[in-house]
Amino acid sequence: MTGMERARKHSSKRDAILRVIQSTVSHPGAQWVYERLKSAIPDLSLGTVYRNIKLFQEERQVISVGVVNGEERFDGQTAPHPHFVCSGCGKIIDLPCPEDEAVRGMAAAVQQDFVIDYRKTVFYGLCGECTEEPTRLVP
Amino acid sequence: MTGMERARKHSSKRDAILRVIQSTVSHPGAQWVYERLKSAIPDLSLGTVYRNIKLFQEERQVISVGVVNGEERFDGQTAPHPHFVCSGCGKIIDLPCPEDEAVRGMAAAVQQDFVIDYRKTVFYGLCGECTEEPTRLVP
DNA sequence: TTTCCTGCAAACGATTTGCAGGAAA
DNA sequence: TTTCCTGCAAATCGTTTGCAGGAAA
Repeated sequence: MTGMERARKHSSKRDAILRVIQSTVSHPGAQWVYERLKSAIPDLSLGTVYRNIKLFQEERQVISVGVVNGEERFDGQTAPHPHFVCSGCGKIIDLPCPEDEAVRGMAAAVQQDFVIDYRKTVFYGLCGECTEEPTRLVP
Repeated sequence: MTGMERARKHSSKRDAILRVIQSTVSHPGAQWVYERLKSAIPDLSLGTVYRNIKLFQEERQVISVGVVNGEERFDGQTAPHPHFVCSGCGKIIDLPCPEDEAVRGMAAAVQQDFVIDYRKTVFYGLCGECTEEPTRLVP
């Protein structure tokens, strides 16, 4: 058994946080979500953002794309799909190509040995802008 | 141009650190490498481990598998291959299935839009031991 | 010599957490 | 009421960094 989950009460801040994450394609970190909301919710605290994101992850309403430059980045679209991370600017982009047969097949193979509940495919490289102008060292 | 790389001098500690990472399948973190070496190299410091791992990553002698429980984990086998991460115990396992056509095909597609220099496929779930005895909450 | 490497310890920065007051059930 | 939620600020903890001495070239 998984144990007794604590009852969940309604919270408008929680709703707002989830809404922000779900309504952007920027794959934000906690700080970004906080800054995005603090003008509308002046008494919001960063700790609350962290606490709620953790809840969303447990409920699989939000997934982690990974840690980029030391900061964990999230995605409100939880269906498995590949991501591209730009090593130059840290941008994260949803890849147009569907997470195909291939990876699903792989998942099937792996499931013979392990219980899988989540998978991730991430490509790293430079985005269009950073290819032209890599990381701008000297202004 | 990428700029002038600084000359690299020989260092027995650096060699030892790389050797440890390359000769284990545990996908260790910096701390593990440090503890593994400190009996043989009593004056080794954790900072040196971090500094050298960063060098190895730049030279692609070591890659990052990702952050598990807040700690970055590394792999001395740099050819792209999928990993399994156990959410129960944090163990990382190389998956037997070759990183197949599928993902390579996906990479090819992505390369039309981006410069890719690295890719990652990770499955999350519970390993055999943790399936039977999940995370042992109460001893 | 000059340049790189390292121990040490302080600094950093993202995330977590204890506490006390407030809101939801 | 009771339980959950949150602001606040302190605490954590993995990782980075400045400095001075030592090793490699």
